[in-house]
Amino acid sequence: MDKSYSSATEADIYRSWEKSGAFTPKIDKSKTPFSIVLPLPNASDPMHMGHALFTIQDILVRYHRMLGDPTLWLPGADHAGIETQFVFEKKLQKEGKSRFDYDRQTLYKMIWDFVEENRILNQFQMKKLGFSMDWTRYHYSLEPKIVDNVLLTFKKLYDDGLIYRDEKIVNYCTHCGTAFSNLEVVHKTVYSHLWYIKYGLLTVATTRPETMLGDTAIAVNPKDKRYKNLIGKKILLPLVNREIPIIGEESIDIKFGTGAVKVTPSHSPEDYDIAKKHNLEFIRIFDYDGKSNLNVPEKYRGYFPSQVRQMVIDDLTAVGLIEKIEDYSHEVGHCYRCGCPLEPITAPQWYLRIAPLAKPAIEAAQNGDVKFFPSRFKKAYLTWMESIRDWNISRQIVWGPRIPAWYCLDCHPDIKLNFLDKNKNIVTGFYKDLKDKYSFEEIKNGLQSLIAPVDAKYIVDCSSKIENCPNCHSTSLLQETDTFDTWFLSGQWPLNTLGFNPKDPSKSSPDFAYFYPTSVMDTLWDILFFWVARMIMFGLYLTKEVPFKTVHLHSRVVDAKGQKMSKSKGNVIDPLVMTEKYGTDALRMSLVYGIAPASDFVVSEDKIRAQRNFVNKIWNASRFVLMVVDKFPKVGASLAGAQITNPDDISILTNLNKIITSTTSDINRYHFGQASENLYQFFWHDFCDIYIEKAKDRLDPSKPTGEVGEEDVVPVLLAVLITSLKLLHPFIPFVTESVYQILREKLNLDEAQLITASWPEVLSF
RNA sequence: GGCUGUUUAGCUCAGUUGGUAGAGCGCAUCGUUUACAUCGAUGAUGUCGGGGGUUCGAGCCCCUCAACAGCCACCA
Repeated sequence: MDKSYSSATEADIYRSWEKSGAFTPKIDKSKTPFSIVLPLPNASDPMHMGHALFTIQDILVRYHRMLGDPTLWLPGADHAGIETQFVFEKKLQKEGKSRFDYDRQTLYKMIWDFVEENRILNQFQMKKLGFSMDWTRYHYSLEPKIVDNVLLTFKKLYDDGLIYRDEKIVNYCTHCGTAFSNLEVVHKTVYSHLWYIKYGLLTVATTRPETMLGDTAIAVNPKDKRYKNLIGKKILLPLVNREIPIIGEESIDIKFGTGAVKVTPSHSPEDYDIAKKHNLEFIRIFDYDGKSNLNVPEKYRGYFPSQVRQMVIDDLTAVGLIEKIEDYSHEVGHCYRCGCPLEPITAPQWYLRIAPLAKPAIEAAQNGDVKFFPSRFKKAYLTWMESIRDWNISRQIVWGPRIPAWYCLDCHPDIKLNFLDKNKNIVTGFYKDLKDKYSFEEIKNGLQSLIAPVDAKYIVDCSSKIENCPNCHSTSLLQETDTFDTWFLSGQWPLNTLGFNPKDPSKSSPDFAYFYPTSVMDTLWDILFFWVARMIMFGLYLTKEVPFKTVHLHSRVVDAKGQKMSKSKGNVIDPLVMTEKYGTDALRMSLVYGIAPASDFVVSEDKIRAQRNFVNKIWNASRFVLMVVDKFPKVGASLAGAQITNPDDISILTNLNKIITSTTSDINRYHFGQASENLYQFFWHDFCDIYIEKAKDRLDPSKPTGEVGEEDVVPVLLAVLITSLKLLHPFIPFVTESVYQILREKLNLDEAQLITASWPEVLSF
């Protein structure tokens, strides 16, 4: 053995595990399985420290495998719709291109190829980190079977009356060109102003003067004595000269501003509700590209909101209608992806009626069918779930499965189309205006997007085999160009990767019957609502069972300043670089050692180095033990026959039993930080510093007072070492397996590999 | 606005049935013809955020204040 541990053998060890079939469980109905579905990494995302924290799952998996449970850890990758398209568009931008230069099929193919390279790399990287995943069961979110199932789920939801289209106010990013769900909105404090604008009979206060071009009413509280007698009257909207009514609305805060609110139904969520209630007119001014292309006086047409704002303020000032301007800060929704302010806008979108799915998901948490660790996340989950609103599942991007709904162009000539003609020029317009000029094929082949009126009829068809409109028999059918929110797909991940059969659940695969519900879902809390909650809802909806019995939320890696690591901040520590430098075991140990559950923690090179030293300590203690074994070849290796009377032996074996008990219970309770810290202390301090140092004297005949105690010492050394290796294996699999193989060869040990060896039980001596 | 965390040695942080304060890194002194300098021995530094309470006893339970962080949220 070399003087210090080298991680160069890691790849060989991993290969031998994989080859031995240790990662692939055998279904044994007499045993209770243990299963974890990996929180699928984004296929476009290179490995970062967050992924390295899958170590937690590997610890659980390796522990259960050693307990003898049929253990499955199912790996996969997610196409990650918006995330990936955003990354790809940035790449396009660098090349001087944009998404508008391609029809959707071409764009899709380009993104596919872009992702594929990294997706393969991710698998290699996860192997580098020692993760004992069952690669024979690997899945990718865009593989046909997974997508088929997702479409069938959509169909079932539709048949159950839970899917609808509606043209509500949505969170729309004009930069990314898509709507988002509420969860994807990032609220930021914006320091702005409150403009007081004279509207004839009264003055309104607003943070968004530019939207006045789309005002269709003024609302006051009917209890407001100042304005009570104005309700029902009309005023002339400045700059636009449109007559709009003054209405009474109880939700208006009398104390805020002037107590009078301009109502812009198409560009403000609150105003939208008011307008629905009072049957007001909806006038959109901003189009999906963010510009004021619609329904505004000619001079304001074609500008972004900030530009329109300045023009409006200037013009109002010129005619003396700005009464005053106050400083004001408020929360404004921003795009979580690109950071731009979102434009509230009315747009037709696909919604999932969520209340019927949320109800059982709430009950499952309340009655303990699904448990949360740490338990405080149960409250967060319930709070969110209890105030959940319908989920906008449609995204106006190409990267992802399209919603399987088909429109008939001949029934709906007012469908708006964007496509590239055969000369690659962008054409935009209503079908009725284009159909004489372009063939259906040309439109279909060059299609970028379509927008169907909210009341358009559609046919839901998962097989994509539909050819004729059932109404008019036209063959000019186009599929919805909206794609699914990624989480709609990944929300069904545990089901679909395990072989759930949505057409006939009783015909689901043996894997599904055996491993579902899975044992633990381990992830970071930042996707508790995005993903964990959705999986619970889908799982219960489709199978009446929770997808996992326990949700374990792990810690978050931050940099030395406590900030989340991100490429843009330039503060990332690349786990694979650390692996190269200090070995995988050192990295893994540093990610769990002494860390409290679900806390933020700093990973630094110092810490990794410290754990590298620990790994080396194990290596060298093993060298010492082997040296002793060589020196006393006649001494039996088994503890079974030895008489334990020496206080040093009794002491170390007592401590060993304690550490067996505590490690087992700590892993069972997800106290990985505690478990690893105790093991570290036991091995380094109790075993190396105390026991081995004393053993040296006991084995040295030249010491005048020393007794030669090899009959006891050798078996104890071996028992403690081998047991420690087993206990440490889930945390630091490579060095432990490496040492074990050397010991096995020398001592003819029964168990072929540590990865499948039995978990230690308390010794009697 | 609602909710949740955090505050312990110079730094980063452990510390769940309440019982004489811990680790890693760093620091100081010494040691080592060896399993390991990726080492060993010894040592220093803490009114466990402030205040109050419960208790024989509180870092740990309760109340309160403060600072910091995060999550959720359609109020102009």
